[in-house]
This record gives sequence, C-alpha cells and structure tokens, in this order.
Amino acid sequence: MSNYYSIGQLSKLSDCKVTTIRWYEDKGLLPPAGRTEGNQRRYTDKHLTTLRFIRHARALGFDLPSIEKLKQLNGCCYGDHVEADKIAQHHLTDVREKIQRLQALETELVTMIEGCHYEDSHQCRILEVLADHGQCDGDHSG
Amino acid sequence: MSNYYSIGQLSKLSDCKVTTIRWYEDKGLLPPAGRTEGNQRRYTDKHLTTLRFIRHARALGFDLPSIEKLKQLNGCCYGDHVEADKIAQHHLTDVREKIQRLQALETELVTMIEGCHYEDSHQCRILEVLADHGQCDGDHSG
DNA sequence: TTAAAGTCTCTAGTCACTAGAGGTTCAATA
DNA sequence: TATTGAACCTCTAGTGACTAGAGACTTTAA
Repeated sequence: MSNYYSIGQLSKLSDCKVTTIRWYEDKGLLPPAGRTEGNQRRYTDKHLTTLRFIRHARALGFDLPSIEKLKQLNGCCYGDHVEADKIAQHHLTDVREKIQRLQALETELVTMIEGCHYEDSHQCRILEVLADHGQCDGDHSG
Repeated sequence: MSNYYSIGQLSKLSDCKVTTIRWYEDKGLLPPAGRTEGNQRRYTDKHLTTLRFIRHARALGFDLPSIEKLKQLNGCCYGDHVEADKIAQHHLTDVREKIQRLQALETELVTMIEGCHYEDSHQCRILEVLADHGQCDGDHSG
C-alpha cells in the first residue's frame, strides 16, 4: 500500500467526495496536502485518519466548529477528555430532543394518513390537519 | 378583530418572522398581500390560514416543494387525497429512517461518554471512537 | 505518443432562511 | 397639526455544508 494518495484515491478510501475534501482543506479542517510538480495534491495516511475522523463526527451529527474543537483536543494530553465529554454530552442532549420531536411527528403523520384512508368524507384529513395546528397532539414546535 | 393585518401582526399571529413571510411571498408560497397607498402589505385571514398551513407543514419536516404540492391539492376535489397521502407516506418513511439513525447515534454517543468516564487510561474514548469508525455498532451512514 | 481519465482553480448554486443598510410610512402622543 | 419613533419597504449579502460546472492542466496506461 502506497503512502501517498491522490485526491481521488483518498475520496474512495474515505467515502468522501473529491469536492468535499478540497472544501475541508479550504476551511482548515483538513491540513493542506503536499503537491506534485504538476500541482496535484498527494495525501498521507495521516490525512486519511483525519478525514475519517471528520466524516465519522459528521455522520454523528457534529457540526464543523465542534469537529474543529474535537480535532484540536485529539493529540493533546490528559484533561482534554473533559472538554470532549462536554461537547459530546451537549450533542447527546440535542440528539435526544431530535428523536422526541421526530417521534411526535411520526405519530401525527400516522394519524393523518389513517384519517385519510378511513374517513368517508371526500375531504382529505392530511390537508385538514396541516391547515390546523390545533388538531395536533404531538409537540413538534421549531 | 380586524380583517386586515400588517406584516408584523401576521408575524405574531403565525409565529413566523417578518423576513420569512416576505421570503415566502417572494418564492410564491404565500400569495401576494394587498398594499396600502404607502406600499405596506396588508393581509387577510386567508393569508393567515395559508401561512399557518405552511408553518405547520414545515414543523412536520416537509420541504417547500412538497408544501407547494400539498397546497395546490388543498381546495381541489375528490381524488387529491391519494396524492397528498403519497407525499405524507413518503415523508413518514423518511421520518422513521431518521429516528432509527438517531437512535443508533444515541447509543454510540452514550457508549463513548461512558467509556470516557470509566476508562483508566488518559486517552479519551470519545476521540478514539471518532477516529475509528470500525468501533461503531450502530449504522449511521449517509 | 497519444488519448482518456483525473486533477486544478474559480465561480456560482443549493435550501430555508436571516441580517443589515438605507430609506419611507404609519400611528400615537403633545 | 406636528412630531416622533416604531414599523415597514427593497435590495444585497451571509449562513452551513456542501455540490456542480467551466475551462485549463497533469498523470497514467496502452
């Protein structure tokens, strides 16, 4: 296995689009790659590790500023995990809230769709419900 | 209660920002308001109903093209609910997928945070886990 | 050597808004 | 009626996290 990857190879290895890799570099999340004489980027395994770190954190829903912080903590010494823990805790709270709102939403959608199937009037309940927030049970406020 | 609302009044009644109302009008989701001689917008109860419909659908996670469709279906006759049902069904599937991914994510975050608390090495598990996707159990791709 | 695939930079577009500048109008008070 | 200040107007640009395309250059394999 070579130590140097082209941007296309890195893209395949990290499952991250070429344009996105360049964009991460531009934004400072990914350190600049070395260049060939012809000005093409060449990446190392370290880049790959960092990129996977970023993609994984993104998949977990962390936003880029949070990832930037986590990245800075990574590689420093004892005590950092307190900070990383804070970020993750905060994120966990967010995730749980999102789940709750989505579940309320799911209930409401099911009610709407069932209403649509079994109502004998020709007026569709989906449209009715959407027109009148007061008919909702679930809390799905912004 | 007056039949005409200023944009600020409509904003309060619909819990939708003034700028957002103007933006909806610009995008054609909300029909243009009447104007005073001084060119200020004046809204009717019909606008309020439509705006609430839009906001409710947005809160349910429908995107604007879907809302546009639902809105067009609203007010038409028998048969429309089949179309509205399709849109809602599609959306329900999306919502359920989102919930599943978030729940996997929640599990992983909890594991990470617990690992961080109880690990005796000074290396933080949050950062470890984020650096190595292979350590995940949950499916949170895409 | 040549042709195709890959890469380069730069610009602009996506979605659903949000914010600000700089000017005008409305409504309530003096 | 005059004034004041809140609310309103249009227009432009910014947000986040990318994505897409133009037009030119480099690399690689046959």
